[in-house]
Amino acid sequence: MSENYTTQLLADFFRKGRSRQYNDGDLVYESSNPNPSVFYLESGYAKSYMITDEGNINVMSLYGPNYIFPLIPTFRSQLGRGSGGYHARGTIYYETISPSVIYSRSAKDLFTFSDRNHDVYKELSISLLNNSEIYLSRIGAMHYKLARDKLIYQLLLLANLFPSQTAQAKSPKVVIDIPLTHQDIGDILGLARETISREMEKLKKSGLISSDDSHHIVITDINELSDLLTN
Amino acid sequence: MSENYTTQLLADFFRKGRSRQYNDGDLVYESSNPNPSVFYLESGYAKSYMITDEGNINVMSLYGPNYIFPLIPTFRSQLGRGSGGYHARGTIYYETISPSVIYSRSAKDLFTFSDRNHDVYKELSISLLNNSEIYLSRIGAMHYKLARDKLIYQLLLLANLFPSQTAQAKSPKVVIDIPLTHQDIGDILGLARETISREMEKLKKSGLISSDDSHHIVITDINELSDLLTN
DNA sequence: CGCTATGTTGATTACTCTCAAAAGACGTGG
DNA sequence: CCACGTCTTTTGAGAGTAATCAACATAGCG
Repeated sequence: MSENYTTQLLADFFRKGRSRQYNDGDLVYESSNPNPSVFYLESGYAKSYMITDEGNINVMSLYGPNYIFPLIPTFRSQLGRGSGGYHARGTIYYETISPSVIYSRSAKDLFTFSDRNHDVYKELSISLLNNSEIYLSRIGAMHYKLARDKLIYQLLLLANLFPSQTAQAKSPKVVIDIPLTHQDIGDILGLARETISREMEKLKKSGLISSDDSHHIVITDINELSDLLTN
Repeated sequence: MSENYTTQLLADFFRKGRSRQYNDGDLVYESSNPNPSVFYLESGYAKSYMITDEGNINVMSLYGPNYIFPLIPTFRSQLGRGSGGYHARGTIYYETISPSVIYSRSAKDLFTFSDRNHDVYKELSISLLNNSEIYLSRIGAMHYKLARDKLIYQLLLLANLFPSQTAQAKSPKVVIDIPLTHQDIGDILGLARETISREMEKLKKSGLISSDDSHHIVITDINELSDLLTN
């Protein structure tokens, strides 16, 4: 875990583009924008979400340092029409959830760049592959019946994707670096905010998780937490 | 919808490989196999699934004609280590759900082939992209609270992905070609078999769906069904 | 120093799961 | 052609869990 994407060419490409500093909660992009752009998250965290017809928020993906977004619409516009699997209605919003530095380029520039260098294409595929794996992971949460298990599964996933850099290797203690509210976690798992609050409280009382001074979720022993799922 | 993947080179590559006829319910491959292979579904339908620690079945993906599987492990082995997002424990099984004709090649042959021809690489990316969109679609089901809405959402997805070829264009009536049992649908959505049975019965009584003579789900009016979700 | 976002807690409601039993569909072999 | 076993679907009743509604506490921010 915490391996970097091997996407150096892409990073260099984006760093030649426009950079902007964002605050927590800023809107970076929305899919209804007529000028398709691509973004590179230099530092910080972001989320993408849709608003459902009932007014609920459906968090689709999370992004951390070195992530590129949006990937699927960008690929789709370059590679042509697809299988029709993507049943999206409405706008997708991309929003920071911490102070962030983000580079942006036009989608067109990215295509021109990757046409000139096939290795860029490979790096884009790696990003897409990572994206796919994250989606597939999230589907796993669906198959747990109890809110408790869905939450534990999600915490393990977050510990895998966004561990704090300060953690020592092989330590069973993991600090989750991405700052998520109970509302966010509920919007990821399709559970109510109050349910997240209650289940987190139970996990805290069991000593499985805690909070550090800056509101990060701390997993006391990742193996112990993982064992809860397998039993 | 029902557009073909633009993956002609891959189709030709696989058709030079070994072909086999499978019956309904045959195991095609399992991820614990030490000789990584790749499969091309010439005709028929298949599913991939894991068995959870509680003994539940977690259906991960569905495959129809012209689909290639497994994609993520294949890409991963070619592109290198990833982001750690894929939280898979245990074996993934690939199993037919109808009589099928499937071509197979070794993963190694596929890599050699795609190294010689960069357009193959592009076709693989298209397949991976389609895969991603299907996963993303499935995450959408998670955010509906009621079993009824999850089921309707899934039916709309299936109608989009696997419509019967005999349907006329622009007709609101859609026949879902992939043969799924109530158990399968439950395993996709994380719902109990009995729940699927009950909710399907209600939809039938409302006249929204029916069955044809060969056990295919028939959506009477796809717009009407879709409207049920948006209200 | 208020305002808004976030987190906590309790009571009630409503839904799905589970368990159970049985009927229907289908293919196989006698 | 019928008997049989297996798989699938149907239906009912009871138990348990999460959603909702509501009220309040707390924190962060301008």
